[in-house]
Amino acid sequence: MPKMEDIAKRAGVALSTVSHTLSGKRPVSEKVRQRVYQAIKDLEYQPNTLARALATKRTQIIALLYPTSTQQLSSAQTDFLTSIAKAATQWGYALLLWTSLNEDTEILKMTQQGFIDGIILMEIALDDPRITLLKERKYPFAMIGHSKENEGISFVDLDFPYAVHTSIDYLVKLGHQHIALINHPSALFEKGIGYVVRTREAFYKEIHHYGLEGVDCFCDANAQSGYEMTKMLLAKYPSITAFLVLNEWTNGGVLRALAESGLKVPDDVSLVAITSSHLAEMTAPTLTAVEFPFTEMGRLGAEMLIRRLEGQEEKPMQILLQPALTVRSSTGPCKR
Amino acid sequence: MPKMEDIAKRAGVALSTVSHTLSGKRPVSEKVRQRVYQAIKDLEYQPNTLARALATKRTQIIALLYPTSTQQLSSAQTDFLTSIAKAATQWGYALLLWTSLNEDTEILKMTQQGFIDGIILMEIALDDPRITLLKERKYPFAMIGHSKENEGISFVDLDFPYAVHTSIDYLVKLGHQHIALINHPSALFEKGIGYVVRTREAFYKEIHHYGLEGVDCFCDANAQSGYEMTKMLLAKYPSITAFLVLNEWTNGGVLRALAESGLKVPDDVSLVAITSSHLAEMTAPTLTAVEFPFTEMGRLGAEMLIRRLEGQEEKPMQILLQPALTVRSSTGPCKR
DNA sequence: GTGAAAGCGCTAACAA
DNA sequence: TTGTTAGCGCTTTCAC
Repeated sequence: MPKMEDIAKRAGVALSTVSHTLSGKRPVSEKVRQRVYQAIKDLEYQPNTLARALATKRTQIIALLYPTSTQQLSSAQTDFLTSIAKAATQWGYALLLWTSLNEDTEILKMTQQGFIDGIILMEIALDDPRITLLKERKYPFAMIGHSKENEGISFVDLDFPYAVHTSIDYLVKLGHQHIALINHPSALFEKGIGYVVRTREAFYKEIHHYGLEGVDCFCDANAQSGYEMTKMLLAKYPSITAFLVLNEWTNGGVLRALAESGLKVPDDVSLVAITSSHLAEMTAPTLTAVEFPFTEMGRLGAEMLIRRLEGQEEKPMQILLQPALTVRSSTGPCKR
Repeated sequence: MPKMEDIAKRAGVALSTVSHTLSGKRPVSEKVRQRVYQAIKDLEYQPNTLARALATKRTQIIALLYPTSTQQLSSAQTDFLTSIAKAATQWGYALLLWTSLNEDTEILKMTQQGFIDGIILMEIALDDPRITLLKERKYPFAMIGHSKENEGISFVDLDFPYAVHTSIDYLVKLGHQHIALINHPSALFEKGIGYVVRTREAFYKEIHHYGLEGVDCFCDANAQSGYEMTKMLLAKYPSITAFLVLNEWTNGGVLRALAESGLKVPDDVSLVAITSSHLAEMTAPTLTAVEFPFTEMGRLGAEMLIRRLEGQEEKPMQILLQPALTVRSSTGPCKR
């Protein structure tokens, strides 16, 4: 494989001239430029990114710290992935996927090995040790999600409390008085993952605000758990007339449990989900849902980080997106 | 950030000794080893992967060439991603996600930039130009999927013809005589993506073999398209009693169209899907499905490549997985 | 068992 | 506008 030296020889110039022709970091005469590019073409030269990275200390690679806690990747996280990767590519960066069991320690290695210019964090806990670690080392990062204390950190997140508010408000207007929240697995709650905790808090806040009755439960990310939890809830609280489902992988199970219990959706029970439109339209009935712009979030997360890396952005950006409620066929007036 | 030289000084040894202590590539006395490790600890030294990579020409990074053709990543591809990333991590490799619009040319750059040890290809076409390119350069790669000509290439794939056979066979035994195949978008068929073409061929082969009637259609990856295609099929071929759905994002739409047409599943119409269990259990009724071990495939793909890179594997491995049919609630005897 | 020194392929400061 | 050269931080050959 040809190297810069080969180009220099063939073009009859110095090594550094080739380098500068390529980078444009200093003026090069038209003649020389031509000869250099000709040589590059002739030899099918490709600069060695590795060597460049060693010299510049920039790899043009960003990493996504990828949650392993979640057994099943939700469709949301998939959309993040795709859009982050695309945004990165557009900015000339590549995306490294990093899965690690004990992220807290591994994250340090990662930052020090010189391979990664910056990090995108997901599944942020209210007290996230990774944030402290990264801040201490002054390592560039951005978050999808946010913690309790976000001073000086760029993040984009969904405004879960707002989503809950919108949903409950809508259900209340339909006349519902007894609402159940189906949340993510308890493990995530115990880890203090932001959206799990915030959604739960917001739920009870709304319940109290409207003077309603409310229950919540945690639920594993599969249809079976959704089914079981719903059956359990219905047995224990027969007066429930509406469900708010945060954990999208349970949707199917919840609907099945309702059907088996002889409850028609939306005639007897209403259901609002927080999910992607794809999943909302997969079920029958289709689900009234708060639809978060996952794609936009991923893109924003990536761009925040990259802007920062490129020195374009000094002050941190903090964005909370407030998605609208899309009414489909799973909600209706409370008839009980 | 400390470098090897600092360790050497602190431990009172030569630079090369530190290197060899770390790599174990030549004997080091116990005393020296101790001193070196102590110094490493004291200084919190982390070897610079970049520098090592430049010297060894190995980065311990593999890349996944990530399909951009597909608008929506299917849950299958998500599972691939997760399991590939995990397997890579376990073997000490990191996974780079590579999205590119014109893969054919970009792929070359990638291989020559020295950043990537090997590539995993997905969404393989029967005549895939990337294969030729990679082979010419003798660049290490493995495939999830397979093309027409796979001589000397490692791959893991689902045995789609087998899956189709199993499904049709089952439907035939239930008495179904008129079956429709809902395939992926036509764009993928035109690109000659293996599973799209093979599934279609296998479908008609089985249809003829059993002397049935069959129709197929292509369908975009969303519920709405599934809905429309199903309506169209029902209008045109009222005698259809069973559907085989390859494109999993359409499931919901297909079911909705059936329900709206007054057809009960499985009493009036049966449905077999090729999908993950998560999606199969999301709908009501739950779907009888051929369930591919996506996770296993991803892992196998990664391991094939890494084994090759580590020099453990000389001859290519070629694996076709034959998944079983899981019967759920969407299939029943044909009553018409 | 250990050390010295020559790369790996590029960037960028310094000189001209 | 161009050339020379000293790094970037590690691996590895060669000599002791």
